Amino acid sequence: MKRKRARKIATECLGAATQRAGRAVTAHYDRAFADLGLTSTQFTTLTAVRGIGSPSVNALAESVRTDRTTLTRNLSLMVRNGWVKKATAPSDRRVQTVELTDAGAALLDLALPRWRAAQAEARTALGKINPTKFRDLLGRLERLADARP
Amino acid sequence: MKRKRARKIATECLGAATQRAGRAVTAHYDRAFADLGLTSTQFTTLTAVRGIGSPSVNALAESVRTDRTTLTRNLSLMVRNGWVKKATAPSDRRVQTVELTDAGAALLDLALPRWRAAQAEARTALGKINPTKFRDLLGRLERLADARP
DNA sequence: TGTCGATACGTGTATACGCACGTACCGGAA
DNA sequence: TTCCGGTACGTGCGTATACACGTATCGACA
Repeated sequence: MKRKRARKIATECLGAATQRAGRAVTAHYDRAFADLGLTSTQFTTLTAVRGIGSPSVNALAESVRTDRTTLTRNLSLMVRNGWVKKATAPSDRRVQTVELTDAGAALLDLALPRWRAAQAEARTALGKINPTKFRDLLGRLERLADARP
Repeated sequence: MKRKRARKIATECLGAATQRAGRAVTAHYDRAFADLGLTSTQFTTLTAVRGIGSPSVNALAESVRTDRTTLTRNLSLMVRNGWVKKATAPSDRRVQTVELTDAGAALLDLALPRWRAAQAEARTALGKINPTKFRDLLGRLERLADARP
């Protein structure tokens, strides 16, 4: 029966399940940062900028594993908000370095406790599985995009 | 040291990890359907429509667990492509029922083998963990969005 | 029968995402 | 020095996502 099979696919599809979880988790972290005017994507980007320290756009994109052009647009909002600034690298004028502003660093410090709380809730929701193990599973799926035509 | 901690957050954050995996998995399934002019989201929606059978917009949105307004816009593309059509329910003129067209059903049949192949690859990527168990973990995260203010 | 809260849906606006394409710049070879 | 392939980045376009708000309709109650 076709209908039965279709319903089975809906619950079985690893892609759909991962996306649904992704949307829910995004909303969860977004709520944690909402009153700071910060999104989870922006938080991730800020931590990457601070972690690397004035990366190029390409290096930052690779770090957060998004398309370079997506990052460009996300950064433009963050520049507009005064959290980061771009500068042309003196050694190679093709390169734009991304730097955290004081306001960005302050915001990140405000956001960190919220992140810890949201992260703790997510860990609790996962139950007794080791979070590291779970991230390993996600990492396996992530590599589906790598070695492909 | 702040930089060290920031780098730790980037790898540790369950939200970021889930989103990265979601993007990669989406790309994986999208590739499988690409030459049909179909996206993974649209495939999921089509299977839900067939599984339920002429659902209302609200029922369909709940089934695929996206915001109702998001579904409205996604459906408009699928209506434009001739895969589904909307009709006002006779019993309640507020309700729009979503119906699969013949073209939509035919497309879905073409897409099914591609889905099975992509699904098999995803399962392989996961390694030896039980896919049902993995989906259960994703479901736990999904419920983070539920019982909240 | 008219009113009014509740329900079902669409639209305006904004972020997030990525492919295709174009531009500026770099460095080595002719 | 000029040319040319490669590199770093931005923009145009289209899809996906969701909140705030508005509109049409329904059903129950005065």
